[in-house]
Amino acid sequence: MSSATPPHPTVPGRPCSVAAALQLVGERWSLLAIRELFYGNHRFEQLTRNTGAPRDRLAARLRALEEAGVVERRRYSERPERFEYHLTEAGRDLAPVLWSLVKWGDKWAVDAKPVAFTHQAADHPEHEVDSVTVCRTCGEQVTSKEVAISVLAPGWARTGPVDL
Amino acid sequence: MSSATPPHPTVPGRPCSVAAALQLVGERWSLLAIRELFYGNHRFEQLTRNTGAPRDRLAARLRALEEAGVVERRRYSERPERFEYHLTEAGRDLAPVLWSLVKWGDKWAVDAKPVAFTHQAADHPEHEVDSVTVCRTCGEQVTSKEVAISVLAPGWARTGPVDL
DNA sequence: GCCGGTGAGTTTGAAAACACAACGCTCTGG
DNA sequence: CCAGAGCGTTGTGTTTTCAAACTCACCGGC
Repeated sequence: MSSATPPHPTVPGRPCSVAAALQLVGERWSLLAIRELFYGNHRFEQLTRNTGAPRDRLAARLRALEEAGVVERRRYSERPERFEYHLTEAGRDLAPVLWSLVKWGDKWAVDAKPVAFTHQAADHPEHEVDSVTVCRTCGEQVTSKEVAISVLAPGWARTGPVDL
Repeated sequence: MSSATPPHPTVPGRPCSVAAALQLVGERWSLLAIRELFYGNHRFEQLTRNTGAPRDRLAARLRALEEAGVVERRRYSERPERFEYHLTEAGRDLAPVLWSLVKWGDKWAVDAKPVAFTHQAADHPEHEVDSVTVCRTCGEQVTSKEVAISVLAPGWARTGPVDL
């Protein structure tokens, strides 16, 4: 993977990709900054205005995200030094996380949908994006009842730590 | 929509379902507690052990999640009063968020996958779940290039606030 | 040359959130 | 009667977070 990828920090509790992911992008303001980058807003000023984050917090988050390899800083002015922020491949891979949060938020966290997304591709008619998470293999939405969990990390089971 | 749903708090910055969703489930430990509930661990002791959260933080989060209508408390013992925590419909609807975080974390935040999920349904052979977020209408994975954003909230455009 | 304005942060001091350990309370098993 | 499990709560410091002010460097008029 990219050369920027740092050693992964250990997480408290159960070894888990969710915990590891949240360690990198789960702090307050991080995902909102990433949202703005997806929207095509790359300047610090826009990020503060549109997320509402305090400037110092945003600066700290952007540095952490850069270190995590999620965001890339590009200089667009030499003097004074000015940077824009862009998503790396890892950052762009967060799209499904945002899609699912939008979907959930639309249903459970807001009264009226504040933003809509239109899918416009050459080969089919325009339509609103209605995102859904499915299993690629069988093409179906997966309900938790049909899923068996295999804990691969040693010392842990579904219910918690096991004595070795 | 459940009767428990409280009035939605306003978010800083752009009106946005992502921000609204994170307001409810974005605090530290919340999603990890929800993960454990998906795993079928419902007791306070398990939640602390498996998430690594401090007991007081976990207690605070569970109360906030209950208030947000994501988690439900069930008494399983009268004396002493003891509760288990279960997901509501809103909570179960967070599955796609967790799937996408697992997927991203597996790829970008851990060295080796700590947990695997096997899909076992009556009508087809067992296989590992490989989650992917698609558009329900056209069935395709949606890349941000093909998506147009329509900001419905008054006073806001894609690039930020507009003067009225 | 001076004046206000913009962009990108950094600094500051008070307020909130956090972590950790210890405690209390109630039952259960020996 | 004592030990222990289970579930939080409380008390005590330590970190984060916040909002506002400040810095630094340029730009564009006039």
